[in-house]
Amino acid sequence: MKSPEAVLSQPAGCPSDDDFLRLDQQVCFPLYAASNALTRAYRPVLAPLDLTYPQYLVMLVLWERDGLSVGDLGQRLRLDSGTLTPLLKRMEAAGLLSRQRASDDERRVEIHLTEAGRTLRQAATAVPPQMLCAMGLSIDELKSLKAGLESLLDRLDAG
Amino acid sequence: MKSPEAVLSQPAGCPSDDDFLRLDQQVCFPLYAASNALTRAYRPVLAPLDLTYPQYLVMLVLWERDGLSVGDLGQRLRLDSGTLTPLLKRMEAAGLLSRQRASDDERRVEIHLTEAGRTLRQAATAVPPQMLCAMGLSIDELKSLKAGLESLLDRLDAG
DNA sequence: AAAAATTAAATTGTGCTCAATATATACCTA
DNA sequence: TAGGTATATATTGAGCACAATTTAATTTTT
Repeated sequence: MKSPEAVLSQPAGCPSDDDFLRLDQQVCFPLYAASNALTRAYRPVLAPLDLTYPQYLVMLVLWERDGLSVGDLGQRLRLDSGTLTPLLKRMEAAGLLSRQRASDDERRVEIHLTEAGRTLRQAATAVPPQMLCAMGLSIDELKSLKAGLESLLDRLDAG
Repeated sequence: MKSPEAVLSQPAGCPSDDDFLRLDQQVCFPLYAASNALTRAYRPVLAPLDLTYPQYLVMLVLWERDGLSVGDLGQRLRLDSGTLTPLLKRMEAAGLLSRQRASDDERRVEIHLTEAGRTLRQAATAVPPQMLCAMGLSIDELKSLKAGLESLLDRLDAG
């Protein structure tokens, strides 16, 4: 019986289990390596903003809609409170946002941008063009990659 | 001038900078989120082997060729010694491999599988089929995704 | 051969990710 | 309304990723 992954490069062969374990047959490894490489590539681009990549993602969400709770952010970014709580505390210490318990439900913590946080948006408009340049993919490649990743993400989350 | 990323979903529009900063316009976010989701999905599958995903990647490389140095592994997996040294120490403590200075060049540390490390390979053959099932993508989707990611990885590393 | 430059790992410090657990508030039901 | 359940966030502990630095061995230069 064939492994779908092995079939990728040996459509006519009859791969053994050995093939499934080869690094260059993996789909997951380039995903892992590309994600690491992407975070590395963002670092110098985000350095002028004093943001890490996860922090930048939080800002993207808050620039779209301010006042979300920790849970709302986690749902959007697929991160849990164990990740977000300390991350948001660092961003609060950096003066980008405030964390305060919601008055109508004391369990929730609402995140609001500070003036500095809102202002940072202007500088951030320089980020996507720089990253697109660093990635150097065509529009078609980007579209296809984005679609494939979103499809994968959906199914992994479902399982 | 248009941002390629914005064009992805607004081919006929004239997107402003605002569009580039929308989370759902990003190619990088689904990559980041999918990578996190993938590591999560590997966790229960690798639990019987007592391996984390990065440790599993090290084993994949060593099963292909034993006796590589820390630097060789780093080049293959695109990880530096700051990541690999403690990771390999944990794997050594778990009895999967040995770390010893090369006799011909005392700067190098060579990694050799133990008998237990070699034996684990048999159990690992169950992993790729399980993950393919969890990912639930078609062969075409996998091929396209793999190609796109490797292309991206190449260009990010080049820059 | 001695000094300088290069290379390979290890170390240090910061931040991220997550499972498991704890804590506190809100809701619900008897 | 008292007790139980569910929900939201925080905490804890383990492991990963990486920049910057350190240490030690090799190679190159003078």
